Amino acid sequence: MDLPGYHLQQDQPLVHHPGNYPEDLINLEGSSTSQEQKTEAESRPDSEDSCPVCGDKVSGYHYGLLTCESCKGFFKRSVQNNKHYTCAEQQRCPMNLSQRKRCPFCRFQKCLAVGMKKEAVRADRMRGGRNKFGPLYRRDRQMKQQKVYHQSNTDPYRIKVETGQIHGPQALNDLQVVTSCISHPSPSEAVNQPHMYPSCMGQSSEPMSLDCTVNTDRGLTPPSLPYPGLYHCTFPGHPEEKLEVPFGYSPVPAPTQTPTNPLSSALTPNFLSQLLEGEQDESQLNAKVLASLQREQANRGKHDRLNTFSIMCKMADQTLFCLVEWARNSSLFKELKVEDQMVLLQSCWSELLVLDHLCRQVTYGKEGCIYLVTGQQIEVSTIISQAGVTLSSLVSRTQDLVSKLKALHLDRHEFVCLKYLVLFNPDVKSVHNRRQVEQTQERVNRALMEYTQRNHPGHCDKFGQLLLRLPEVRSISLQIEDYLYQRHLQGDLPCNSLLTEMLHTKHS
DNA sequence: TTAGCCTTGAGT
DNA sequence: ACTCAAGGCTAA
Repeated sequence: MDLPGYHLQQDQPLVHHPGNYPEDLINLEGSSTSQEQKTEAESRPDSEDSCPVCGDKVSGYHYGLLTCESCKGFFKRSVQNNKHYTCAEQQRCPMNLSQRKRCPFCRFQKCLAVGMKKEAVRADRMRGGRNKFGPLYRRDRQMKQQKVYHQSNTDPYRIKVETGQIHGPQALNDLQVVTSCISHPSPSEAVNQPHMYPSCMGQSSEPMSLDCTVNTDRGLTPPSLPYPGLYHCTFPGHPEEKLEVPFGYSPVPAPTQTPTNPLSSALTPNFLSQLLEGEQDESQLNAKVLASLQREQANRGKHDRLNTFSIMCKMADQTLFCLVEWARNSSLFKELKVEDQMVLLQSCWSELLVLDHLCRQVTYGKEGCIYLVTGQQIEVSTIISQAGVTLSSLVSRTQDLVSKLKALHLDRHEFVCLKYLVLFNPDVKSVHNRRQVEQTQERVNRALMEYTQRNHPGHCDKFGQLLLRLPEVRSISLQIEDYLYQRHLQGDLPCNSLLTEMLHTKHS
């Protein structure tokens, strides 16, 4: 079974086994049988009907958006009585049905983060009637209806995916599936759950395409990397293999790669295809990251398993590693002095991560789900209901951006151009050869403009619309850096990672 | 304090 | 007359 397909081709619901997961992120039982889970899953309201604050059943529009009755009441009381709560923890308490009462501070922050509006609470306490948000609710309803209509009419395959997979038992516990999927299966589990462990995963025979030699202590250290600071960290890989296949030079085309438009190929075909050449094949990336995480879990003791947040960090870390490799292998980037390469990467790494994530969602992500770099999916509502305030707002902002990019029909050519535009940023301080960076950026910019004009003549300003998304990418990436740095200071980030290295460089 | 249910009343 | 988001009430 090929990895990216293994999620999409399931006719049978996936069965998960209780994995190792932290109480603070996932508050779901792991001991129920698959039959019990099926019943729970079927009775569970889908993401459209769950409160964005706590995940409870939505009772209608309240103060700006669809929420449950209890969060409506809580928000009303808080605003009416001008409550000022304090958090006894780190202001990132999990927010779900069972824990929403624990921390009113975080609950109220979450209410605001998801978009509940204080101004919808009436100062005069007048009952009944309608307020100025009426049209907003109507628009929102229309949009939701259109979405349903569009999905059921244009994408029958999606229905199959949703009924067979997303709304199956997996929907009960997406994050748990992610963690348990990564946990090394016992032989009996592997036999009982063939869908969870595709034959291509977790096998040492799977060739890894990494330009690295193996460190004996559970990691890889790239031997010939030019930036000692940047590459000092280890990349988890095969413990006892020597891997010499470089990746990035001869990529296999991605399964959903857009066919080259003959119109565009007349214009800047060589340049754009040259840029596209360095793109990593998604299914290879999925397999590589998942296998690596499984190895990492397997190498750990039973009580030393990575928690969900650490797993996410590891995913980001490996993606980042691949992005750095991507840049290093790019012929345009190679033209720069090593010093300039370093400062550019140190400046834009988080933006590249965000762009990479966005492209993955636009290309593979299903409505309401986040497609991970491992090829696994998580329902957005699950994350929102279980994450703290900052993380929830980050997810929301990012999903909004995904929607905008989907509406623009961002394709791989345009995506790779955006990556180059972000990478070749002449405004980065301490760039030596600013002119060279500027010229490359202008060249990519021109290529993107010509490409969008050629391929989307009906879309009068796709080029401008794409560029207008970059400030939001930047803003999200800065928020992510801040968030990660805070968690790093609290000791939550796995150590010896490229991620922490990058965070340190920026904060030093 | 919470949260489920009730009452109200402008907009449709 | 009906709808549905406001605020109110009250048992737990």
